[in-house]
Amino acid sequence: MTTIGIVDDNDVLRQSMQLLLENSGNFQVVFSLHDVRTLLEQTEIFMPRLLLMDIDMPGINGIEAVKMVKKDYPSVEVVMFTVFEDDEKIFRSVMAGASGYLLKKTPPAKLLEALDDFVHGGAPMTGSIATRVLQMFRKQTTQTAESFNLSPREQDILTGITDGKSFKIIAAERFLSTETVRSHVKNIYEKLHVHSKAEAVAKAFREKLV
Amino acid sequence: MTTIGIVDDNDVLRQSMQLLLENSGNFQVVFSLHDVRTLLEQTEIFMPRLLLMDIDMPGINGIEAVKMVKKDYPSVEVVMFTVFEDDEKIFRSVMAGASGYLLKKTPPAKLLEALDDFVHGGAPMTGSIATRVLQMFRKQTTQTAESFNLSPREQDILTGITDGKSFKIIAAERFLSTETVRSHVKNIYEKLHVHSKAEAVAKAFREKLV
DNA sequence: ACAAAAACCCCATAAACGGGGGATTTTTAA
DNA sequence: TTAAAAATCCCCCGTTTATGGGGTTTTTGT
Repeated sequence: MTTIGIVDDNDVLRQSMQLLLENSGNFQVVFSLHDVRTLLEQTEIFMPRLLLMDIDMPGINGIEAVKMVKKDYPSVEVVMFTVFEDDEKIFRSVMAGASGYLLKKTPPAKLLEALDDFVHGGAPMTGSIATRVLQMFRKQTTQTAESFNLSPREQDILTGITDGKSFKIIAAERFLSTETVRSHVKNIYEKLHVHSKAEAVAKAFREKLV
Repeated sequence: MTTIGIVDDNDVLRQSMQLLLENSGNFQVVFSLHDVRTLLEQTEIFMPRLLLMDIDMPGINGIEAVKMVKKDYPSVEVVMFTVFEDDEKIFRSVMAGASGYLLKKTPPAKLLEALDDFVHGGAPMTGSIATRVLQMFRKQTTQTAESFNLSPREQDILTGITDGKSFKIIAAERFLSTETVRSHVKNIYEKLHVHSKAEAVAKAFREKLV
């Protein structure tokens, strides 16, 4: 009998998940939370073997929650349970210490099977997630020159931004008007799909643009 | 019906694998080789969707073989099928371009299931392999800096900043006043020796704080 | 030759940020 | 037990960004 805690702000889904797990006969749901606020206390008290964690939640998100839990209770295994299927979320979840990643769209039978897999020493994840992990894994070690087709000038200005410089400074260094820099920045933001310097810097690093 | 080629120097095992696959009704074994010598020719002729590849073989080993095949026929998916469970082999297989990794000790039913998984877009691998991949994946990006002694809250808020969130959003997510967040941010800036969000994000990434 | 892309410049407004002061309460560790 | 660190909250003020719009002049590729 594997003890398990569930954290998900979707009450309906959380409860049906609980039923599914309990009726399987292999799991005992020791707590079922709507948000992360009391997670650490509950974990302290019940010490579940496994945590089923949603990602998108009010307050602290699931990825942050994983970090918190793994820091204090490294023996508790966390499996992400989410609708998100994008590399970014998967990557960060794994980095945060998640032991598995399951999609909410997965049929119940497959979910139970995956969690049983976990109990027997495996990492629960669907085939599509495993594929992405492999791809990212490859990308990590090789190089990722994902092209956002930034022009040389834009690339140059982006570097200025990642160096923490203000538009004014960037402009002065290049003998440009700050307005020109602002125009370039607007274009950079569009190409990177971001809306602030901080986001641009983050994206630049994550995509290894700088 | 998925076409598949098998390469394995263990004749008995290779033939029983062939039987297993063909009797499942989902696979058609288009060739079955004892070694890598004629692999490229056979691949050229039959263009199997999938290759089941042993690692330890006389002559060219399985990992080298993967590289060769993927170089000339990148659309052919290769699944390693081996007794080895060590990180080194898994790592090198993935790097060579393998799409999956199955252990010979896996029960036949599970093998078929995993390969069916592959046909439906997943990466065939057992739970234990997935676990190792995750671990290696994590190791790739080993963080080595805790030297700025950010408090947990500060670390948490810094993550919010690297996610491109405004102070207002960060505060709301954590049920805090924006003023509190601003205070924390001031302290973060002091500890990191920076003076803006963009700089903080850059430093966080460069020092692998996030 | 000509269209498209890149690079350049300007204005106005609202929101967000950075830096400067404070303060109290709770937690942690010596 | 007590001092330090962390976490919480507040005000002011000037600067910087973000966003919306509007342009002109080089390059560059076909």
